[in-house]
Amino acid sequence: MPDQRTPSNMVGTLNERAQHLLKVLVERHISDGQPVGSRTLSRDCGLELSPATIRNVMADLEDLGFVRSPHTSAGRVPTVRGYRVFVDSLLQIKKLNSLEIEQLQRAVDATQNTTELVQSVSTLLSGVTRLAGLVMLPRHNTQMLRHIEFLPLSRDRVLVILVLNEHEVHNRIIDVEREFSAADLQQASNLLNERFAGRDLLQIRNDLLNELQATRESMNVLMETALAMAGKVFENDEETEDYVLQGQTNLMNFAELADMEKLRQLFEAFSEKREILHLLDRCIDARGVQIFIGEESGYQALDECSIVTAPYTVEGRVLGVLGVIGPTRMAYERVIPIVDVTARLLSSALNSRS
Amino acid sequence: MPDQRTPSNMVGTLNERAQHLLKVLVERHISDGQPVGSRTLSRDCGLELSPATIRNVMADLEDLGFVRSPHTSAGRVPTVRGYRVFVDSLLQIKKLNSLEIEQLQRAVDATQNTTELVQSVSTLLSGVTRLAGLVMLPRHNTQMLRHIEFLPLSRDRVLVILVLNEHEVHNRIIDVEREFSAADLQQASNLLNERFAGRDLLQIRNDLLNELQATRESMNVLMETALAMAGKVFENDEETEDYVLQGQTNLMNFAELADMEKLRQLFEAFSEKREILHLLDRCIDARGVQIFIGEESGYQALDECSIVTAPYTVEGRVLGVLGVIGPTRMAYERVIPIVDVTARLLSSALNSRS
DNA sequence: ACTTGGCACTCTGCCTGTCTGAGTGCTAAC
DNA sequence: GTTAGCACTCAGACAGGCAGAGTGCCAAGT
Repeated sequence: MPDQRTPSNMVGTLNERAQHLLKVLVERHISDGQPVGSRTLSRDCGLELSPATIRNVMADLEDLGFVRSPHTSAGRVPTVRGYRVFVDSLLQIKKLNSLEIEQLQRAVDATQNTTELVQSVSTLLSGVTRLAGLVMLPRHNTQMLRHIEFLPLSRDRVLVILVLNEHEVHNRIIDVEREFSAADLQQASNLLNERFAGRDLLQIRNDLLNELQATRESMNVLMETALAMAGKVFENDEETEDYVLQGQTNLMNFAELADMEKLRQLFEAFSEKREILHLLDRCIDARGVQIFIGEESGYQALDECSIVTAPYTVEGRVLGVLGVIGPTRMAYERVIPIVDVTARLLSSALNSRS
Repeated sequence: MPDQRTPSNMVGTLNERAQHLLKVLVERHISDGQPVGSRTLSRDCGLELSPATIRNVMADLEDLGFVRSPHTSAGRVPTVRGYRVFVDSLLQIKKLNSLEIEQLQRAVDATQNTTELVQSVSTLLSGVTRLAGLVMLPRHNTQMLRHIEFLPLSRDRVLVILVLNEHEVHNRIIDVEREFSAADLQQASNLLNERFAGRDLLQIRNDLLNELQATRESMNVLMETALAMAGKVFENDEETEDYVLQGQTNLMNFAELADMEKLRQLFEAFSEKREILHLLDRCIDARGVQIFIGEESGYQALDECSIVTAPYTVEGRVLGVLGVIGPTRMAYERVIPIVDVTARLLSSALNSRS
């Protein structure tokens, strides 16, 4: 379980020097993908230590499960646990320079409606990180109803239009038992607007149940049909979650995903969506950046991958999650702030237009 | 250029026996992917011919460009031209048995709104053929306007709702110079419904230009603003074409696409969409099944692939194209009827609900 | 004139052995 | 606790050998 900044990862058992060496090893491995040997490390670690000494330390690190050798004589690579320690305790996050932020900002400003925005933020993430970018569509459950409107379609079908958050428009078609005149429908929508405009969908759904019972006694026919219709609108409103994924092809450049079977499983998971959505759901309650490394995600298809996510919000309410997927060996110190900033940008973009 | 059933592919230069051998060779290569040698062919061709004789014929076929050897001693594989002849003149299309058709039918019947339908037809194609399925979204230019409605959103913005073909609902937001009351908007939509409901969007767009001039003289203010608004609705209505692709991962099982770089280019073309859409556009005027083999498509990313497409229609008007993408070595005799039938099914599904 | 068997040739795939470079573990000395 | 030295191991690259599959061509058969 990714539990940030807790010492549960046993980093405490490592002395200063071992931590430093682990850090350099991970950085080195991230940057060139090769197993790191004692000589290289001795050269690059900045301390005056011979390869032999390094070897002793490495042996300890291996015993503790932070690194491992792919084979007898091949240097060490970090294990998932090694990455975990690195990410939680060792890594120094790079600040983005203002130029990069500006670039992100510009791309966000350029788009208008929400789906377009989500699309381009996803493309943005994938472009900047050279990994796969991922943005969950905003859950409209927590969005505010601005306006509701009914239009007659045919004898037994009515088109319902929901305007959410000023920009977002949703359509639904409901089946009704008897014919309604345009005037009937007009009245119904007036009633509902009066009562529900300005609240979020979740509230509305809850309130509806209460109101339906309350009015049953007052015997107001108009009111009752209006509420019944509203009931239909919101009843089968199971959050159909979805996400936009961009830049899958970036993942095809990584040696660790060169195995076609592995890659197929991964791509299948992407189009299957279910597993990925579950994973994203688990990130939605985290206050900030959340990271799953390798098998930590619990999904076989993501074994060789890491996911870095951050939730985005409107008026303090979490609407969704965005992030990137890449090989475990990714440049966390760059990716983490990018995901973080992007989530903030998307949040403020959504805020400013709601 | 794919020009079906013309003898331009020089099949005429081949005698009966050579044609038969080419046919068997292509079939054999399609089914197991290996280069076909003279001995195998002599065994499988059904004629009583020694391998030596076969070799002579194969040499001729190679001279004419229908087959080639990957290297000195490796049997022959069909060239693009060989496939072309095979597809145009040699192949016997398998009839689908009623069970398969029923299966397709059921899947189509199960879905409701258009996007869902397109989605599931694409999944269907990919599932049945084990290739990538492709369905272009219906062009709404040729769809019928059933109803138009305006709703005030804010002082200077109006939400426009277009109901097309009974089931399809589109939203658009337009900016207006001055505020309109709900009543104003109601009147405007009434006017426009009277005039335009029942026509297709392309007609409407044309008519609008004329009407705008005609009413300028009659000085009917209401009329003029209504038409002006309608103008705004339809002006920036550039057909944004799109398609739904399913089952890309199927393509990863084919040996001829095992080269990661090649595969990346292909997948990039899929998410880029532009090239694929151009290609589909070229298929839209064909009356029936259209096939591009290998480089015939003209796009480098599709070099190793073939595309089989068929247009689908509503009331005789072509709304879009669907098809499959797979390696050049695909089971044409099965794929062609599947694509053909699926297009018909989609057409009739769209017809029955419009 | 077409068909066939035979033969030499070629190429791939596979296995083997060898060698080198990189890296480790261990031990003994500092 | 640190270091140098040494024996050991392993992957990767390279060359040689061998079997299998297939071709092209030629000469003989029908």
